[in-house]
Amino acid sequence: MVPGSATLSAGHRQILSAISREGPRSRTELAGLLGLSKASISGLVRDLLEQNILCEQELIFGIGRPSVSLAVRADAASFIGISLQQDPAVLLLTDLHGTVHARLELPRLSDPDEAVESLANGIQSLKKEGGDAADRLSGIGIALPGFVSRDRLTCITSTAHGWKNVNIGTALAERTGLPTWVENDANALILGEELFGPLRGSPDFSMLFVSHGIGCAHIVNGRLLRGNSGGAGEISHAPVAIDGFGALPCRCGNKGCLETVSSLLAIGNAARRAELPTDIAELADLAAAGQPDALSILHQAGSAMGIATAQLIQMLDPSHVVVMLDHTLHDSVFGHALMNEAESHILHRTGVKTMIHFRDFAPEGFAAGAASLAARYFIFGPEAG
Amino acid sequence: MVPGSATLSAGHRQILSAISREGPRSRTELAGLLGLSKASISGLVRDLLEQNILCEQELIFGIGRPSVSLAVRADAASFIGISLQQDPAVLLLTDLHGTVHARLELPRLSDPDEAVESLANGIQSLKKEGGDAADRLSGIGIALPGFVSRDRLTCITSTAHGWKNVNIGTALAERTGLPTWVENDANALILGEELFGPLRGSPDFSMLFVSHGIGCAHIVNGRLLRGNSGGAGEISHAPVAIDGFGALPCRCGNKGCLETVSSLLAIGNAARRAELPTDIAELADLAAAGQPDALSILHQAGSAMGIATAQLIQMLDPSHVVVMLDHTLHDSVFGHALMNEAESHILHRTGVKTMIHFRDFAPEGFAAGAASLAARYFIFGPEAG
DNA sequence: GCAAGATGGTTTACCCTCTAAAAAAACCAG
DNA sequence: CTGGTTTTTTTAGAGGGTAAACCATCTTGC
Repeated sequence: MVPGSATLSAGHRQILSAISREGPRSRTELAGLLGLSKASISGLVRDLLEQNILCEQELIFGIGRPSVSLAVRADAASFIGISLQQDPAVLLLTDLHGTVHARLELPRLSDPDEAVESLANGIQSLKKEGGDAADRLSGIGIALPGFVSRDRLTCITSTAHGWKNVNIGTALAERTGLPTWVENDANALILGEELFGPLRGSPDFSMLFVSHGIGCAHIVNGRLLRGNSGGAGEISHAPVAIDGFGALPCRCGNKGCLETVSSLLAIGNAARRAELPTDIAELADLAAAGQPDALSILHQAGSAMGIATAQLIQMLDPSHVVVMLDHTLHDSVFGHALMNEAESHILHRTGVKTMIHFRDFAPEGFAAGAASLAARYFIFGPEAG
Repeated sequence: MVPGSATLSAGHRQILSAISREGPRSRTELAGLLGLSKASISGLVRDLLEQNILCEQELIFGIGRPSVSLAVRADAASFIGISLQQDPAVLLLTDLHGTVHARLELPRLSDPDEAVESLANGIQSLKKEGGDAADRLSGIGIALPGFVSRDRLTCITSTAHGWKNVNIGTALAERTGLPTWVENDANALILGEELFGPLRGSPDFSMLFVSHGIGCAHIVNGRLLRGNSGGAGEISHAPVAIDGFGALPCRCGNKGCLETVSSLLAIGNAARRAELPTDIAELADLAAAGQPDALSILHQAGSAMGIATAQLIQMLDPSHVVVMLDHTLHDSVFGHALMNEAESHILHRTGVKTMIHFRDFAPEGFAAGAASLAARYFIFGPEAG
């Protein structure tokens, strides 16, 4: 059997995904976990070992014969992840564990043809830089702000790029010869977290990020929540301007939307109106030093995020909400207001509590998530979520 | 093979659920639909015909040999559905198509033992009344307001009943000898809709109802959204008191929750404060006649529902939202305010629109949903979602 | 009316996957 | 070393699936 042409059966994929979720397991453990017989596991594992997808790791000594723990080989496949979430674009080369082996930044181009050309060249550089790690390059993922078609090839709309119905997936696949998946930035982020991040395997959690705009995505029943038309997760236009906030008009035509208060763009605009620096770190410093306008702007922004988070928690009951924020905002009035407002608007039940975590905002997260799209296909096959 | 002891394989259930979803189909259509060979379908269908679960319905004439459409036999099984959503409790006897064959009302008792006894006796009466339709009684479903354990047997908390950790499922199952499932009222309602209602098979929709309290549930990716701790769908405490509304204190400790404005209880309270009749029909009549306070109360209640609906639509992107309302409210200021407010807070995209439907509020819906819990088990087997 | 063509359903032979049970392997304890 | 224990492999067989040929039953065109 040719190593690259992995024709994996459903049984193989069950094992692969179980180990990739739960970490290294022995054959017998897998049998119990998957409800298959030891005989089946044995045969399936043999195939996966032959194909260099799994490896026998260490012996675990107990009472009888020691069990050998089986792990997914990191070098079984590698992937390219591209984030077009911000300018510059970030390209990563990752392995099957999600580890990054090479990194590249490129200017984010608006013209689709030029963008494809630039990305394809970037991928070539990554392959060189990655060396051995790029051996079994198996796919490309692209994360971008905007809506993506159901087949995950075409960007339907992206205001950031000015794109409408740009089939960048097929274009890049043809240019590079590698299967390519396109995904909304927030969706890519949470899918990466679900496959490789600390919350890997959690069936119900949400992620939010505060950037130029505000993004959000949900894992529900263990799967990405897309909604009827792929628009699930949109939280930017949640009505949050409650009593005491001035409701600003939004580009969507309404007033009091979340993104008119809490996005970095909105915060910058408010700072400019108050004749304060628009840089978020400087603003956070001023707030920490007690500057009243800075405090007010960030408090308002954080509170609005808190209300939206509370709405989210009430409606979806996730186990965790991860909020990706510029690190200067974590331990600031923004972060505290977010936490307080969220806490106070959640109906508490005994023994049940959604954890809200802050995490640093970094463009790498989107690129890693994009890479995980291709990894997901490698692991789960055509029926990947 | 004993007809009652249906030991159905995954293949059998695939066929059963496909027909139950999509309506009557021929063998060849099923083969295409399920991706199985005609040979497999033929064998599986034979078993189901022998067990009197399917029947050959009509010949459909085309160019070649006519196809025989296969339908699920309504009398293949029957189910009891119990709604404890309101007082009185409603009990229904339904068949496998969701058709009601007998109906009974009972006082809703607070004492768990008495409630089980009363329900068990009620089920006996239903069986007599149902006659032939009760022949293959296969299970019981119970819908109640409150939280239900993960195994769907125990009511964890229900303020309406004053219950805490009442294992009514096991109790009724032991008393009647029939498998029993317990479910939150809103969840039962939407599961019934998903299996038997007009939106049957839709993978992404939500239902809301306005009763004494406000309930909500979501179908997402074709499955019920339960959340991490079974609390998904809670919308009663969504923060909706935006500028211009007075934010009333809520029993949950916050202010401005949806249920402080839009529930029938809240509407009644507001009416009493305004020295108006608390009956919802009378209030709607007064509003229709132009009484200012009645107009204001219902407008505010409807607007708040509209905002909550908009939050829901933005976050989940459902294809439909069904709002169950007292019929006097549909074409009233309440209904219009709901629609307007929802419309105005949704970010519109071209070609994409969530349909909002009103439907009559009736306790039968909850009982039918409860019955569908047992039907779901019959059709989908132990892995029923 | 009757062959030709088209389509639906069934039968047959076979393959693949999974299972149960026995056997083999690998370790610990005395 | 021997017996006990647990993991893994081997082996024989059952179950569920398929492809392909076959049969059944209609419409259509002459």
